[in-house]
Amino acid sequence: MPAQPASGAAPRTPLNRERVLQAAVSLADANGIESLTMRKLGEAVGVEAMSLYNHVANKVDLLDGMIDVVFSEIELPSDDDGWKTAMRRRAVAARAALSRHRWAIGLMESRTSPGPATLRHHDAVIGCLRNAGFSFELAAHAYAALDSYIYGFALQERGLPFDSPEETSALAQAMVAQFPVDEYPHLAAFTFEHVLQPGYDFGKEFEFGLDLILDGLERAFGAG
Amino acid sequence: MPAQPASGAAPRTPLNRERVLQAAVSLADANGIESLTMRKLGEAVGVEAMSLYNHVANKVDLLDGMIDVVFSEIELPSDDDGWKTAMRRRAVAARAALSRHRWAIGLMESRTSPGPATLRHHDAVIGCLRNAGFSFELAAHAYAALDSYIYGFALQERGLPFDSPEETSALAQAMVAQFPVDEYPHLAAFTFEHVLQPGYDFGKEFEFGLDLILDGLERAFGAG
DNA sequence: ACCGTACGCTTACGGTGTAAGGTGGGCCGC
DNA sequence: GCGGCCCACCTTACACCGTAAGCGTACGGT
Repeated sequence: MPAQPASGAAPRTPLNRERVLQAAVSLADANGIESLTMRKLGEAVGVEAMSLYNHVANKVDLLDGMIDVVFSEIELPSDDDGWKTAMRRRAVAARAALSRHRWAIGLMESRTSPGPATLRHHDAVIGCLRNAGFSFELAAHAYAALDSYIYGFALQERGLPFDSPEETSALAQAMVAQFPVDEYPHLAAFTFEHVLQPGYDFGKEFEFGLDLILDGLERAFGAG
Repeated sequence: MPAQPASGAAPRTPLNRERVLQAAVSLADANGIESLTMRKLGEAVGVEAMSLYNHVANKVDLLDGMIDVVFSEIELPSDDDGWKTAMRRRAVAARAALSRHRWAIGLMESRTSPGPATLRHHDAVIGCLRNAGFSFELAAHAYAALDSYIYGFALQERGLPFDSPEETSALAQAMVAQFPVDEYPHLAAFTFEHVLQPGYDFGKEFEFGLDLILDGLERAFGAG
């Protein structure tokens, strides 16, 4: 007695990889990656867990696909503006995507076997730098430096307990109250006199480091 | 019939948290974090899985403890040399530790509730910058930028399929042969003419970006 | 009309973290 | 000397995980 009782004729759109991936991304966004299981994902798309294997090879394939979805959301750099503003915009867009999908950065380990959107992204970035006149070597330096920074920042940002600066501040206060202040004097002073000060927002730090790297690259480009 | 048959009198050292953590680190180093299970860890220290719960609260507590072990291996920055060389040495040491324990960077998500070695580390870094004359704000900028870069680089490095540049190169060749070269021309050119060239080693990129950031910080410090 | 294939289902297995409760030896106060 | 407690260890059990294997049915092509 599967499907329909002869008369009804349901929508009959038979599910595909893309819908599975989108559902997985939504589920991970909402409940965290650790609670994304094949059974719950199946339930979300109205199917038993095992049926998902008609559209993904296994769970790591699913995760690979999800990462590719994230990359597909990052706007590609254009050659029209200079390399510097193109790289800056790409970095900001990448951080935004990784911040929308906090689970993504933790999945970068399975980054072996990149998807098409991921490859297209890398291709566009390298193309932008090369067209601007970067040597292969300097392009490699630049790409490694920028991506390391972006990924690392996303990693630290994800480590923050809560989303808004206010929540984080409240929780930082509770945390700092737990440990012996006199054992970590600099850390305590830093927390009280800077982090817990109104207006502090870790997210704001992103642009400082980004511009540090971009300016350094500009100098290296000019010198080379 | 537990323990000893009356006469023997075994060593009778009853296991403690530290031995559990050390064994967990060794196991993760050897076989990867995903194969570190409570049962295998128990077996490694000669105990049933459930007995481990006398020394760790649960698995995330175990993972927190393992991260603290990693931090404890990173030499603290000293105030004797200038801040720049101190920060440089710390960065190199941190990368080395994260590279020795490739599983660690993927655990930074559970970085809530830092252990004592982690706190001591943060305290020493902030202290070094403050003693050198950094304002709280610039110290925050500097710390965020450096740590983002270090963590992100470790993340990318861990993504590499194998350890030695030669192995990676061989595998990159196999990977690049799989995808349509004409769809990703810049990526293909970059791979063939730079990455697959003899002597290329992604690990070397670390120092370039690191010095970019340190030089930028020095300039910002001088200007402020 | 037929058949192959794609897509869904059910069942089952080994492995996971850990809650609950039992057992025995070492150490304390009497 | 000895009763009792505590604590490290054990066994058992449970819910949940990814997924192998196999089965039925609906649909598109010939």
